[in-house]
Amino acid sequence: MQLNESLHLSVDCVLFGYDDDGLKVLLINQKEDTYAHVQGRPMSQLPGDLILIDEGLEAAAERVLFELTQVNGVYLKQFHAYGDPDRVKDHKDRTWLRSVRTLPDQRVITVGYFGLVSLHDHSPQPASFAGGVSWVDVNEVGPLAFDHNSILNGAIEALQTQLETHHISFELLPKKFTLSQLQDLYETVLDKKFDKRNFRKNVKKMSHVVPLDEKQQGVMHKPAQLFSFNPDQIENA
Amino acid sequence: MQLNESLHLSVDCVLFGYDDDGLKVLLINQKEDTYAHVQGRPMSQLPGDLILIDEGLEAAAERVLFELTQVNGVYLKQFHAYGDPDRVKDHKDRTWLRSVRTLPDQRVITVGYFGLVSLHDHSPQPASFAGGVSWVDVNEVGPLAFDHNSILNGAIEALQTQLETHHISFELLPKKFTLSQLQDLYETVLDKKFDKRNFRKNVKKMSHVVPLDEKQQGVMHKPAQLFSFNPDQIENA
DNA sequence: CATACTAAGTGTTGAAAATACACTTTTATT
DNA sequence: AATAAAAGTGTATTTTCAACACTTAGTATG
Repeated sequence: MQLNESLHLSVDCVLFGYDDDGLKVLLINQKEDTYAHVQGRPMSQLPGDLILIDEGLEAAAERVLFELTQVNGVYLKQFHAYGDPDRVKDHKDRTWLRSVRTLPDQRVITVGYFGLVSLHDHSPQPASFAGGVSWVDVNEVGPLAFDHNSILNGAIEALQTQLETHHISFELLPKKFTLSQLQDLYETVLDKKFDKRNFRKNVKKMSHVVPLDEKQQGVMHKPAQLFSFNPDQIENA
Repeated sequence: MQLNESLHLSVDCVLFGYDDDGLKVLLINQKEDTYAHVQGRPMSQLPGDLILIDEGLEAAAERVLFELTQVNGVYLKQFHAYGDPDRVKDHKDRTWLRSVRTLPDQRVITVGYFGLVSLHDHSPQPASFAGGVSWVDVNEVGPLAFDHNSILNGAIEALQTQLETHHISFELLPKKFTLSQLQDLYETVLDKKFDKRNFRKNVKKMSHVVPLDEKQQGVMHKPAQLFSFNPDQIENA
């Protein structure tokens, strides 16, 4: 009976970024000289890394994100652990692994975290030490390395249920936002349409969404009332 | 920068058993000669084990459960990974670890699974190679080893949301059951009361709960109609 | 065999929440 | 002054949720 003498554990981060243009994921392109040439083009993957020996899981996720985006204080939530013994054994992934890992054949279990950032105010321009780094629309993500497509799907589901049950929308919006933006966010993430008047009725019941004495500027139509979130009113129960 | 040269990974199982007497968890009592004598009494813990080198996470959880309960085909669901670097470093746990592990100081990350069994039809009498094994009412669980109390709490929360969103109650009930039993299950797990008539109205809408041509027997009151679950109708979406 | 005990079983009403639906307003542009 | 574009607003209907109390079928007892 062989125990886990040599397992590796990593975290993979699904960083969602939102702006008026849609919901994006941060992906890394494997470097040209390392990617699977079989495919004829570089594979993309989720940002992830092996955890350090004395590092907590969430701390590892924070570190990975900071190293990639230089952004701190991102909302982060664990959603699932992926431990299929063959999850890093696929042929397409071996080339890349051999080029970056000292022990490329090692089994790797990974814990998935999803993170949320607003691309309105600041767009975290990722440190690209790992090759290209880019924001890709969630609906236009191609095949990813390893089992990262299913990790991404898991993250999307987790985000959806989280958005419906907890007040996390402010993580994806600018500090000041319009109700149309809020509605758009819900429609994009949950992939369904809402009635404008009913949506606004519901928002009025949310004590943590507060109107500001300020209106939208520079738009060539009726300027919208701006709102913000009152942090005191956000119970993350 | 030190990587995870020597991490251990385990699964811990929170096996819930239900009967008319309440909701129970399967706990293991550490053997007399290994427990923390400081406390003056043996500690209990959740059944868990290091995963094997080529074993999937869910397979590991199944194996642990089978070894302990001889029960196969248990409903199992992953709910959270616990990776605090100090989660097995507490003084009270060291004595026990030193007595059972070859590398007692190793950091252990664990993935939590919860499982469901009905204690009505059969009561899985656990193989007790690990010392005493017992079903403990969830409301009467004392201090457990490691961070197992928080793992247990995590499992209870996961079970609650799962019961509200998915049709899993049949995992905890006998094949034939009364509506009172079903209601009791919901009340026990969710820890709140339901109105009998409203509850039955809702059940009538569930197409997977079907009445049988059979009544309760040997009770000294009006015998209840028996129901069962129609597996075809259970969408685990 | 009548009575008592016990849990099963059953409907209605009012309140609240969810849905469907269309026109007016404010600003910038030409 | 006219137009374009999205903001903003109310009501009626349907559906869901919540509260509430008596009758029924069987077993046990005298």
